Amino acid sequence: MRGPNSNLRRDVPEASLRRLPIYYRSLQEMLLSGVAQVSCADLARILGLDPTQVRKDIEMTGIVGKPRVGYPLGDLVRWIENFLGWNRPKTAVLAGAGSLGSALLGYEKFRSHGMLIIAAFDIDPDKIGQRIHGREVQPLMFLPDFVRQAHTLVGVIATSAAAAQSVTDLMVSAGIRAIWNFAPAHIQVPERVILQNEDLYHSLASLSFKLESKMGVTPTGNGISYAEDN
Amino acid sequence: MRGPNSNLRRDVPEASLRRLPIYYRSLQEMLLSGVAQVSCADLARILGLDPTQVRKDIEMTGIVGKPRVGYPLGDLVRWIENFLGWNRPKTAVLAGAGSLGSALLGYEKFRSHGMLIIAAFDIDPDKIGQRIHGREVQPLMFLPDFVRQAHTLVGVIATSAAAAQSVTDLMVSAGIRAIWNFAPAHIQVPERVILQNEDLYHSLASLSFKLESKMGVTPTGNGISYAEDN
DNA sequence: TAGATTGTTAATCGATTAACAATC
DNA sequence: TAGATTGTTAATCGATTAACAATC
Repeated sequence: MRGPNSNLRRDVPEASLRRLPIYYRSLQEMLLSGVAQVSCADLARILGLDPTQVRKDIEMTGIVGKPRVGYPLGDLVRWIENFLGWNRPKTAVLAGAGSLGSALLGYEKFRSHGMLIIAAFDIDPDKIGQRIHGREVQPLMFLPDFVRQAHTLVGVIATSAAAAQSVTDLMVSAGIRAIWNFAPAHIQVPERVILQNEDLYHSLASLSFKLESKMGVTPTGNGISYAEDN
Repeated sequence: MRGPNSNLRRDVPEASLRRLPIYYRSLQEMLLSGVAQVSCADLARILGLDPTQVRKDIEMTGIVGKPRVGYPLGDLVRWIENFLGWNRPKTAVLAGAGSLGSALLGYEKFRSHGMLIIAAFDIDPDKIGQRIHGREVQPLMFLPDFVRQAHTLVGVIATSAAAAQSVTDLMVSAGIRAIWNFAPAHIQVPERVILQNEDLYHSLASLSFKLESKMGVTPTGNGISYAEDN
């Protein structure tokens, strides 16, 4: 599992990072069906993607394959896991125990992908003290001490948009080095902190625009062609 | 609100579509504080983005500004809304009334962004009949008829990964033209159908990789070396 | 050996960034 | 007028796609 890729960790395209989980999932399914070897061409065919792109992405992990054969399936799965860090558990704290936060606390699979949400925080007195999927919601003001004691590096934000920036600041000052932001807000973080936005309105914009383009709605907005309402 | 952009709707970079909501939100906040005019430079400064990029994105909407002045704030907000189609309501159906599905049903703001989830479906007998945020969960088998009757074009998938593809197929055969997929699965849709994936594991991969790169963890996985970055 | 697939290098494509003229 | 900002064109950058040699 050692490889010459320790310094290849730079220059990994965002797009490749986002595609690797797709391969990973598909490969895991194959594992169950007892396949031993897999080629990029196989994967591309199954997923309906470009074979060259699949190969480029997989090369990022540093695994070396055999021409004519491909990669041993189990090895490939482990190389991807290892490359993404999914085999090295990281603790995380959650701020915001609303419906989305609760849903996130219930995602058991995060654990097998190296992400352990070990505590939840909120400011709402009604929520504090509640147990959600085995974790008791604590007052937000306890977050910094908790983070420092647990050496937690990841903060998950599922608060309202209004609270997102101040919660971010609180996390960052407590030593959090990566923010996974689910609040619909553009938050600012220092250079040293990684920010991953999960903003539904970004995709809603994309979806909405593409649908209208495809359905032939003009953006003039004066006349709408479909019944429902306008 | 009319413009020469009716045929400019092609060739809009995905990245621009994802940034416009950021501007939109910031502009709406400005509206509340009574600002009348805004320039791209202003927006860029507030959001910490590149001014040229902001201008390029805003030009996509087709609005024309005044040199030295910028754009009338209210107009700009409306041009963005109109460009994204957020001022033209679209009905949607949801499949999967688990914790995530329920959270989505509770997002009131979708409505003001043109997205109306008017019905929810599930196969779980325990969920069917439940009311979630004012909508009664119906048996999944009722979905096709509902979609046809309501002329619904958007399907939201919040099922398990295992069910995602078959639910997609059901939706597509009923006439759905855009799928907003929250299930962690790579689903296939016909050419004519728009697919917007909201896969948490895509961002988890990116977050995880970047955090480890920054903290100096080698991907060999044998020893973890972070003492507080390198 | 023959041939499919890897690994790598080159070409293309598209988005971002920079430069600059037009304009209020 | 002077100067900031728009609108537009050009240059740069990076990712995707194509081509091809190496290899099992």
